[in-house]
Amino acid sequence: METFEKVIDSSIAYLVGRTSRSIIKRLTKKFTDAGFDVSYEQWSILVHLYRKDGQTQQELSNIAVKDKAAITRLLNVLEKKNVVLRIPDRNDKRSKLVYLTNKAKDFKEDLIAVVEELLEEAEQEIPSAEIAQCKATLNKIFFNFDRLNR
Amino acid sequence: METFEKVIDSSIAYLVGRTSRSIIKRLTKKFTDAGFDVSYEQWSILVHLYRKDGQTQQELSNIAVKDKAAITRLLNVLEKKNVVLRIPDRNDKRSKLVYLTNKAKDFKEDLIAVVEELLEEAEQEIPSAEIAQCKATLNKIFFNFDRLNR
DNA sequence: AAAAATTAGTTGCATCATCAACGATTTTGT
DNA sequence: ACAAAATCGTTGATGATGCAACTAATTTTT
Repeated sequence: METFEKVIDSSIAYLVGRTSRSIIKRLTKKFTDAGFDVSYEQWSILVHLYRKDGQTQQELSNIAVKDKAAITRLLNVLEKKNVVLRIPDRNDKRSKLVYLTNKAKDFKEDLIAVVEELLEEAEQEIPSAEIAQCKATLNKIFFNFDRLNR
Repeated sequence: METFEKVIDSSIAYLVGRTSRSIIKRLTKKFTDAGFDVSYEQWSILVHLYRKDGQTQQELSNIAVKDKAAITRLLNVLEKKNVVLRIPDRNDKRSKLVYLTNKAKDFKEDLIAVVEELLEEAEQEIPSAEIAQCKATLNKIFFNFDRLNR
């Protein structure tokens, strides 16, 4: 295979990157069209809170695979929008627990519906076994780097 | 499957996103360690110029799947570093043709070597047929969104 | 129990992304 | 041929990222 094909077009890094950007672009558009003032990044925090309310910022940082500084700033935005609140942890004064507001809970179902729609769009015309295989491989790649990225 | 598993952990969007971030993080580190003052984003432009020198910014925008404003700014940086130059197109005064400098050509091989190393790291312990399958699926997903993102 | 190391969150700095608006040029439609 | 539409690149506004340095609090060592 010619060098550039190897490093670009058919490189796993290139394909993962551009697929990721196209997903973000599409989700951004879907949220906007549906009238939600929520960015992809904000969603990536919210979803973890929908699953489990009252996590620390550190926990959110780990699970969302983002820098804790990024979490601080995303939460500033979400707090300003009255979507979350930060409550100091009584047991560990260094920590803050992040909770969803009622406002956030109100649009939970609708937000999730949009994301489910997105996933259907992603998987159009692709057999579900193939999607499952792809997910498994992506996981392996992630853990290959996760190991090296320490 | 429980809702949150569907929309998070095992969602193709989540997996693609976090794999993409881990790749960028790793490549950034490898470039730094190897002593290159080149970011992942700058590389994502450079590689297309290595393949074909003298493209317009619009062409770079399409092929790199980035906004043209982003291209303008990345090129500003690369130009300041004496890695590329912009030459007005004589046939179309709206366009500029982007060329690599000798400096850029000098470290071409070494830069590519680092990326090839990264690709090997990504594919560790994964049969090449599996990687090939994953790439094919990612392409399908990308084109599903590419069609919708217009 | 005191000193040292670690942890949680914030902030400054530098980089990058998208969108929309704009000026200059080129292409298209009539 | 000329007005209208499209295209190319730049800029301003706004939002997000990672790293490193810092403060305050907690845990570990000795």
